[in-house]
Amino acid sequence: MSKIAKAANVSPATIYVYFENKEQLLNKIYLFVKQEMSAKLLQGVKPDLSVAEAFKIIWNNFYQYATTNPIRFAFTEQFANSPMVDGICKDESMSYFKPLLDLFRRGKTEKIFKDISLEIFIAFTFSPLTGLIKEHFSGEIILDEKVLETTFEIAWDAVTN
Amino acid sequence: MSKIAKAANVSPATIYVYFENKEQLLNKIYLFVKQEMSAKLLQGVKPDLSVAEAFKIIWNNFYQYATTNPIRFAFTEQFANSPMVDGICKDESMSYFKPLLDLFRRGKTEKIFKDISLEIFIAFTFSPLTGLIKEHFSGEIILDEKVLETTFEIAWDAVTN
DNA sequence: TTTAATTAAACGAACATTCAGTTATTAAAA
DNA sequence: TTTTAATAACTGAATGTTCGTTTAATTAAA
Repeated sequence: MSKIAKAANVSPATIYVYFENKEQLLNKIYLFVKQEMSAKLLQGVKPDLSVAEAFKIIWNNFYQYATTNPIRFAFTEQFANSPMVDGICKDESMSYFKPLLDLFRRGKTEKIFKDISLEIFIAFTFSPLTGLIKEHFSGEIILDEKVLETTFEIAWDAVTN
Repeated sequence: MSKIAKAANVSPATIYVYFENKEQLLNKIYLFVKQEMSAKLLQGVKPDLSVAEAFKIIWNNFYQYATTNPIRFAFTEQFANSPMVDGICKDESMSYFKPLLDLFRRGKTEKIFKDISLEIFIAFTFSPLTGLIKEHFSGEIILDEKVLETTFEIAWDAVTN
């Protein structure tokens, strides 16, 4: 808290005017980053795009956000895996990604996507990418254009008919 | 530390006879769980099995381990996403899964698996399952036999020719 | 003057770690 | 077998620090 206060150029006490405690503060930060991320994901996605086009843009935007904001990305990953996230916070962060859910639904009615749940859809599209990005950050692999393209194709094939 | 000591029915000081500090202790625990997990993964895998048979067993063993050892599973996930894991520890934990790497190589030479890296292979087989298990634990979804079977089929199709 | 915003300083609790001392184990000597 | 000496294993208690949080007072704004 004292470190955060110092970085924000305020007294530790000031933080407690705006946040109940550390846990609430971190949950708010988590929500902020998630909201920011969800906004970036939709950048360049226009309603007249096909499902395939829109999805590819979102998928690449995700990669872009993670690599240009490594600290925020690392924070969400670590915090989401911690016992500090409360259920309400998780629900709200999910709501930010409603446009993605809409696209997924549209893709299903257009018989493009398989008849699977949103969770399985994400498990084969964003989870693999997330894992590879983490390994990229820790230096275990190099995530270049070519690998990224291969990964996208496999993900696309995995969730489409 | 005092809590760990109490749970182990020893004095906090005793821990420091066997471990340099908390960080080293946690890294050792991480390695222990990873080793235990890798052993369970191979249960029932005999050399004369086909690649498909062996892989399915390993994949299901992973699910089995995670669901029967939720705390250990959660620990590895949280610790791997923390800044506490040192690189050497990560390398060593990887070495435990050499048999899986061998199977993957065999599958590639038999032209069963796609010509992709181990990392991408894992990204489309174990990463999706890991994500779904986490959501299952947090009550967001129900991971029943049917969902598991669907997930396996998509994973298999994603990494095979 | 009243209200709102900010803060320095201090609080107790929790924490990882250490140290001086005790107990248990082993092995050799009587 | 018993006694003794030496070593190893263990520990209660304390240490210094860090941490999240609060209070009482100060400053700024309206």
